[in-house]
Amino acid sequence: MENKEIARLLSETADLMEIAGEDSFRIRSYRNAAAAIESHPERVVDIVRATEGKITGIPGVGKGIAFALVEIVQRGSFDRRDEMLEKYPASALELLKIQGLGPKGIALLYQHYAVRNVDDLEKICREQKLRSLPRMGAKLEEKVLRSIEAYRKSAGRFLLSFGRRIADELIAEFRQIEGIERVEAAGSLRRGKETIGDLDLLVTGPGAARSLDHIAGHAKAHEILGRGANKASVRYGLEGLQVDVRALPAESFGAAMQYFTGSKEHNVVLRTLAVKQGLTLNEYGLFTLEGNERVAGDSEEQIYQRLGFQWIPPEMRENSGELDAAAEGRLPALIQLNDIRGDLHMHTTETDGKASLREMVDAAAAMGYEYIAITDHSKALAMANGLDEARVVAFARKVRELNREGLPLRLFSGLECDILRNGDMDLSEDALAELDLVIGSVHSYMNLEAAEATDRLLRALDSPSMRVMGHPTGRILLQRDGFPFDFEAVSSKAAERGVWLEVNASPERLDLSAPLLRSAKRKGVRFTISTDSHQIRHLQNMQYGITMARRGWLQAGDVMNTLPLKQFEEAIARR
DNA sequence: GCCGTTTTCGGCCCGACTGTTTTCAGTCG
Repeated sequence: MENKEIARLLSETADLMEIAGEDSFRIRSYRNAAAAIESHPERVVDIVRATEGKITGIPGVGKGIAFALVEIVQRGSFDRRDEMLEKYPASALELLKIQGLGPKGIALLYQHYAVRNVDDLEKICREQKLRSLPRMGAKLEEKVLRSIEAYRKSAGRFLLSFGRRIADELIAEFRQIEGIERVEAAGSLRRGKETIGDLDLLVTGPGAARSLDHIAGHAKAHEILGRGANKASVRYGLEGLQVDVRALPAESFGAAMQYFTGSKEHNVVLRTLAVKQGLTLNEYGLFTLEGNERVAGDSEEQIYQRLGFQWIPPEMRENSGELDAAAEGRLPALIQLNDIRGDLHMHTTETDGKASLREMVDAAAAMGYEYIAITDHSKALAMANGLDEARVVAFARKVRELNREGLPLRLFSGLECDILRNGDMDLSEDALAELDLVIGSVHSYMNLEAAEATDRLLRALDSPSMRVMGHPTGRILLQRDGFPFDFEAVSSKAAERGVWLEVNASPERLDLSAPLLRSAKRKGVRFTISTDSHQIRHLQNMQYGITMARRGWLQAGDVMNTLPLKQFEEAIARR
């Protein structure tokens, strides 16, 4: 059993204990231990089997949890978990994902109406029975029904970063197999969609069929959905991501990549255009309609070229104008990861980050960046210990000193300043003026009516200090949509005021989306791509921001943190 | 349940908001 699975047993038990109304500090201990185990480099199973007692060396693991771990290793569960599962069904865990309901509400619903899962909950709400319970009313019923809808919509989808991780893991394994020449991910992962439904892996080479055996017999393949001569399909890992592996002859690799990368809409149009030219396109190649002669298929480039197009980057293949552009030879040269010279949004232990300022600086320097901005939270985010005016002024002074003393890169003093409900900045303009770079972000009152939210953002754009609007729509992928506002109006004013819109590269946000990026770009908006890192490894998320920018057709020239240091300094000094 | 120690017991993050209530519990971030 891997650490991740053990962590999951512990944290699910914590969830059930919460529903059971147990001591919150005890519950937190289980959660802490789960988090520590998940990120622990050594396998817990090995530690337990080797020398007992050493397991308490993991921070957060004391006597009690060590005992549970021994039980887990021996029999796959532990006493307290079994006890909890006698009280509440495992299906109650999904109810915690419904917004507006917490552990107390779930316990109440279980006692009164035997609500065990989301279907039961929906029924109770539709029958207007929820409102009969203490402290629950009609508004909550509506909220819960909306939330159930959102939950169902996102069910079965996964974050791009998750898909990438699984793909990398499997591709590395396949490369070890004798006789496999090429293995690549296609589908929505290759297009860089912010969430994916399944994972398509294409394999060629004389031993390609062995990849099918490998995936079908994989320890993490919990269910075989299909297994033929050329394709195997499994449910993979605890999360149940569907993985399709296709073994192909080398000569159709290009055609298969094209076909399975999609999007469906892009391919439909492409095939229609092929037919008009007397050709037919399928996953094996491009053929003449008369005589069925194969004219392309080894590579995607061949296929697009033969049909009269430039090769189209996968991120653009959404049938949203890319085919016309490619036919006319005017595809933009999309931004690439190595165009980025700095990261402009990150947090430290000063607020809710996990690494110190110096650790962030060193990690960013190791990535080859020329500059970064540290942008901790402002005081409205009290739970994050946000900075007040005095701390901001002190921070700006400290950064000036550090730069004078010498750093491996240029450090900018920044702030992710909350935009308050009325559109005011959380801190005084005097304090903000001390900083090099102020990001304005919304973290509260996300449920305003569109008109009020629009006014709020328009007003924020009047701030003389705000230079970047952070994660503009506030969306959290698979959890909540962005808050509603008039994006046209806000992006127009951002362009006019010289405020840059952030492409937040955090895999849970990826905010802005491609359509909004394209719309804003047309208005003349400039952008930044930043990771919003809360720990060092988050700095690696820049790639996802780049992917989103590419999906939004952005070029290096649209993105301010591609500028060399000197020009970037001039840009932030200018208004 | 863990941790640290002022070493065996007390502290562990908590403020704001919502919908419900009629003074506040539950949820969220």
